[in-house]
Amino acid sequence: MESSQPNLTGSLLALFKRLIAEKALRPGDRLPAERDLAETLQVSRSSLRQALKVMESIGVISQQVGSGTRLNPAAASILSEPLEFLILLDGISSRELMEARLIVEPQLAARAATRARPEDERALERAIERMEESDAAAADADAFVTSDLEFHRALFRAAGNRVCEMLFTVVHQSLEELVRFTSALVPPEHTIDFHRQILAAIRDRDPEAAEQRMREHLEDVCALLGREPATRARTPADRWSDALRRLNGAAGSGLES
Amino acid sequence: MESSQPNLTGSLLALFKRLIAEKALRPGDRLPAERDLAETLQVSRSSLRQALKVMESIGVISQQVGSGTRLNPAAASILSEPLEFLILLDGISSRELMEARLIVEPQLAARAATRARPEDERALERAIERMEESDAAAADADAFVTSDLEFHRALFRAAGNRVCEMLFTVVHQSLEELVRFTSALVPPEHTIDFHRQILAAIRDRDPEAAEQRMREHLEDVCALLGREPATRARTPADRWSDALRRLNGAAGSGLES
DNA sequence: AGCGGATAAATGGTAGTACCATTACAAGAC
DNA sequence: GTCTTGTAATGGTACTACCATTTATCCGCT
Repeated sequence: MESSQPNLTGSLLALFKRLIAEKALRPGDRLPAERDLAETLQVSRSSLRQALKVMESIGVISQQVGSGTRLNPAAASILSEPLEFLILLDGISSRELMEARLIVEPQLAARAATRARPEDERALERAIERMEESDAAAADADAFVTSDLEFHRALFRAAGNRVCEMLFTVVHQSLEELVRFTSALVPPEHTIDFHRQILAAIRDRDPEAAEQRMREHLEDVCALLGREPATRARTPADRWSDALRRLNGAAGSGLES
Repeated sequence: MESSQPNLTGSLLALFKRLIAEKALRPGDRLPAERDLAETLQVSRSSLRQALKVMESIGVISQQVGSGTRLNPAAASILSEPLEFLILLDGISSRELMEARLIVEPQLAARAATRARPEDERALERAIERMEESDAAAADADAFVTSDLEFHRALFRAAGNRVCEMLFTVVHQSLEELVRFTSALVPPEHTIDFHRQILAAIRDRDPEAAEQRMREHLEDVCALLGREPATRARTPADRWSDALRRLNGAAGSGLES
């Protein structure tokens, strides 16, 4: 769809994709310096940089001054920037994101119960233990949330489908702020208990139970969400001229924050 | 995570995201000319263009020489470019993508059976009719595949969760080539029959039946896939120096195709 | 008045240069 | 050996110039 465009930047992106697909570029590889690469490809450095910036912004490559440019290993974070734009443009609420989890994660739990390997069960166990620790420490609510999400992600891995794993890891990232908020409203033991039940069902190789426990777990959170106001509620605000004037006046807050 | 970066491009992206979130920028809006905008924001046109190119490449904006730059309405295609990179980097097979559908779409079918509005049912009906037409026409295998996917997307909408709708519309895009391939192996009536059964279950408000029919439908396709060789099997190929030498020699095929 | 074509302006696209800040690396001092 | 320091490499930003396309304007003709 974008391979036959007259856009030089688009062509460069297509080229890089081809190099990646053909394994001529592999994760960890260092790309030639921008100046060299531009000369090799017979394009200006400006155009090349535009293409590189695209890949950097979505996380395909990492650029570091003085060091160079490297191809990153695949990571779900590649999708997070675009998904953020999409969520903003569409005005999607946290509730709807939570609903998506409610649709998919019970299925993934069932699948995990069918095919979890011993290492997956260990990872789930570790996530629960870490959650208990950070609960005991009490002070570290941050670590609690982190290990909460870690449990769910470990379950994604256990389900054995990288596509769902990636897609919903991104959803989790977009929800992290929210989870941090709601987890303050639920007794930690409650959450830990749910996780334990889910893990038990997986160990018992009982897909139906795992699915059901996960559904209850998420519905629990969803219920909380129903009572809370939507998160995204900023100033409706103005349009270009106003926005830009404001940013110009307080240029610092616009670009330096 | 990327809001406090010293990268000017990153800061600009964050700025645009804020403007979108605050509705200072809305779909359809025309942005100021690059030169003006650069001056207003007190950044060079090069840096601004890098940020704009990022947004254009993922489909947030559209740029047209002579005309200007406009903000696009939200579209699932925003995720397709990044997802392609991710699939390439991770070496994800069509089979795994199909599995993801198998995990999610039955659930969405069940959900659709619960909450489909009359207009949703009409859309599903239309998709089926279009499929029957293009089957009768026989010649147009392309239209058949298109309306096949259209049915599934209409079902996403009927399920009423835009997050799943977007995510899996993208998965469909990545699979379109494959679907085109497999649909040649299955009797068209078979596919149409499955779709009809699914729609019937939705009309009956029978989530379990809808879920089950959809699962059978996708397992049907998955089974085919198991016997076929993986799609992505190009030349393992070389590394940078080689790849670039080749591209340099045949610069045309590298950048102009 | 209305239509058509030529002209000018606006706009994104590309190329090129210059300079800066940071990092990496190697040569030299201790 | 270790530390310091200087140099080169690298990405980051800014600025200019020019091109191709599109849009808008104006002029002349009918």
